[in-house]
Amino acid sequence: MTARDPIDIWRRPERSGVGPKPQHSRGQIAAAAIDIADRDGLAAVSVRRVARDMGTGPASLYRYLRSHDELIELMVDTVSGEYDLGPSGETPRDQLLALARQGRSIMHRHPWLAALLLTRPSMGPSTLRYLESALTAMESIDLPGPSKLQTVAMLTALTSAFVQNELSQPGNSGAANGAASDRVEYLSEAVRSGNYPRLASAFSGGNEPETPDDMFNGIIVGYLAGVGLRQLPQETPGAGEIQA
Amino acid sequence: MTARDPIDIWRRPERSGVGPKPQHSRGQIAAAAIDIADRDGLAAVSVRRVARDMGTGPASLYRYLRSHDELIELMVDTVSGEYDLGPSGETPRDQLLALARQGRSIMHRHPWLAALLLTRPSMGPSTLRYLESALTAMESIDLPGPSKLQTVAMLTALTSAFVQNELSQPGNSGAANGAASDRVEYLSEAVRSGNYPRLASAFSGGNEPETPDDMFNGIIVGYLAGVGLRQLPQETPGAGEIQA
DNA sequence: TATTGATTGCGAACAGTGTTCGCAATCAAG
DNA sequence: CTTGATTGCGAACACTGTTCGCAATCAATA
Repeated sequence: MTARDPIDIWRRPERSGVGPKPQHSRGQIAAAAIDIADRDGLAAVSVRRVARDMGTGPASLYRYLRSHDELIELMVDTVSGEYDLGPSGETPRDQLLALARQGRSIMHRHPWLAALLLTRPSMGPSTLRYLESALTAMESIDLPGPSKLQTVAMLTALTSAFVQNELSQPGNSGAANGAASDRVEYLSEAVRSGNYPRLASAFSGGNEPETPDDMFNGIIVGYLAGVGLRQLPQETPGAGEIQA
Repeated sequence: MTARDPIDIWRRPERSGVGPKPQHSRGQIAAAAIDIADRDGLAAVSVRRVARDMGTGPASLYRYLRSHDELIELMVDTVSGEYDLGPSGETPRDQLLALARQGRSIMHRHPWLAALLLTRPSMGPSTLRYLESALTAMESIDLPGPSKLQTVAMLTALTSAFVQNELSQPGNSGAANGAASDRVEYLSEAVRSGNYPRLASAFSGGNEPETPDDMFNGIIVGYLAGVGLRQLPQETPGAGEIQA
């Protein structure tokens, strides 16, 4: 479809000294796009719509961006700047957990974020700062560098996937739902058919369901424990207790 | 953009007895679409392209599908049928690990799959069979039903995210790469800038890198351990050893 | 056997998309 | 004050998903 998708936007200076003063800016464009996405869903973020909301024409935006893809990249990195970095706990585990919780709440604020984080690499300055912060939290951990990077990647993936699940649940009217009710309809048909007995019991088996917050904590803590991160830093893996 | 996205395709019969015999079928359409996606990337799967490859017009496909979204749904469920279900190990852990490994290899075969599984609910018959199979593997585990479901969901999310990472790595020429080289370029600039010291050391720190297969195993096993699944079924969490 | 009525095939058209082109307007440097 | 790079942006191109309308088909009914 589109020619190429360099995403080298972060290597280009926003402004280059000469010529007329720009009337817009990347930040302004990102803000407009984010506003649209928050309100009407990611699919509503077209070049034309963003331009219209800014009171200009579509072609103008291409002085600031090379492609629609870069617009999305800009959006992702901008909201990634909403992390409040800085120490937030004693142990590495607590710090990473706090980071993940912040991530979840950002993704709740911007329901389109989770899907994007899961499907594209995303390497803007804010993302790098976030990464650096997570690595700082793990500084005392004895793990090879690449493994730490993988751990962080999987942590944000887990967080995004969890939020994605939350958002597709019925009850969330967000920008593009209504499919949820269709799914439960088909699901209960399938369950009633008797072809999926364990599925059926898995659905009915739940009494006193955990709160989403508790489920999230449990998942993240469980994962971190699996990687070898217990309550105390440097502890030998396999000796601690799992505490959800 | 599009009107509504019911995805109630699985509740509609493919054929309804009366009228002229259809010249195509959902399966045929799915196969054509999958072929295109495997070859030229998911973005190349347009209604027109699928129709052309099948030797017909775009409007014809709408006798079998209600929307482009349903076409994607069909693709996902079709390749989800590539799982070889059935017992594949002794312990629940081993069975789930085997399932995850199969998933990874399917996603390697169809590089567009991972992103779709991460971003959409996807509830076709093949997906349900897969779910049922995973739940069967966990039958001996003492966990409430909803938690088991969450565990499976996170397992496939982790798998998909891992594969997604693999695919976006440089060296993968797949349908839509080339962005990879731009990213490493910007990344090494950032590292050289000195603003991200731990990031820098995390990248350089690696000697004797693990093979991707080992990393994958480690991640999945780690996660399952975190949920309470060690080598032996029913074992008390927190007492076993982590074995990558 | 003839007729009915639902279903299929599909060309044409509509509204919307990302993107490029070309030209006028602007501004800093020489 | 001229030069040359840069910005603003209307117009157009090649796409996209989707709908409409009508001819062709076939099973069940009269």
